[in-house]
Amino acid sequence: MTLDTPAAVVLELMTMGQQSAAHLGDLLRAASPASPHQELAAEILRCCDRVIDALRATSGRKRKAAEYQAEAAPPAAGAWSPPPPPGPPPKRRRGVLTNGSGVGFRRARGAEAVKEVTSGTTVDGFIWRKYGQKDINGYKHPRLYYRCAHRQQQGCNATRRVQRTREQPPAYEIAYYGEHTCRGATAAACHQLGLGGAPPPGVVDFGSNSWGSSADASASQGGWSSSSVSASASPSSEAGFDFDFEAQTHEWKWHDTAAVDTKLVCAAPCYASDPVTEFLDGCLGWESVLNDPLDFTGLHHIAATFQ
DNA sequence: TGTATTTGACCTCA
DNA sequence: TGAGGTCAAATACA
Repeated sequence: MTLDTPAAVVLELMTMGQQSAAHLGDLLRAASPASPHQELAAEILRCCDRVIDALRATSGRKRKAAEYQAEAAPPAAGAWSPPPPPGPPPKRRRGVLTNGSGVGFRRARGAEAVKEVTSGTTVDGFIWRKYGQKDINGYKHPRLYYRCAHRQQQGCNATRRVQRTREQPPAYEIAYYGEHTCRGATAAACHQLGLGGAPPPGVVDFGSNSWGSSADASASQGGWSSSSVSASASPSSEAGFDFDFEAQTHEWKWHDTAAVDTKLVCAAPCYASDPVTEFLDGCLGWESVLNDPLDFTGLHHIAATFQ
């Protein structure tokens, strides 16, 4: 396996971690045969095993269309390129849209909207389904169009428009159209107001700010600020897990964005100044994982294995 | 195989 | 007429 994908990099690092954990177990055994810390090392080893298994299981997945498109991009000047494979037939539309024809609802441009600006996240407690994306003049990032996921079952007509600003740290202009008439509206509203008594998100704390420094480095590539880098397993529906890095606290926070209950994925003591920690410190080259911080496909699969 | 997402095409409005 | 908004076929994934 090559290291040209994030999953491959994670697999490589987890293998290193597995070896390191085994080594740690040996050290602990040698230092103190009856040490309860051995169980901790064994637990780390088990976690690594599960992650590696999960990653290997994902290696046979189909590739995204975007990856095919990337490959189909014109090669560098002078480079030979094979004849293009037969592409898919051009897309065609079945019906013709007219306003008020019943085919679809089209809101008037500049219609009444509740606008809100959030920093670093677009999560608002509702479950949204993405139905469109558009490049907008004057904006570096495309505008995303969402409608309530309960539109079909409950006829909820709420929609929202998400536009990432050019600000650093990243902020999102979110315009809401229509009101939620679905049953989840009340609970979500409470969630928004912090009234639901939701527990704090689980924390993935690697005890090192190497994530942060790497996020900084990668931010320039992907346009993300170091203050908050987020990748969702289901970024459009937002009914999944967010994996957020908070530069202020140097923590990666992994939380279920759809359900109120959150689960602790993994937590480890950090910044301890004992030989074990010193051993662990520097064993894992996590920096390279963040060469592409926005593609955590493999990591999210790993998360699923811990549920 | 069903469901969600992506993305090019098409429609409306300013 | 172009920009913005939406549709729906193609595609990805569980």
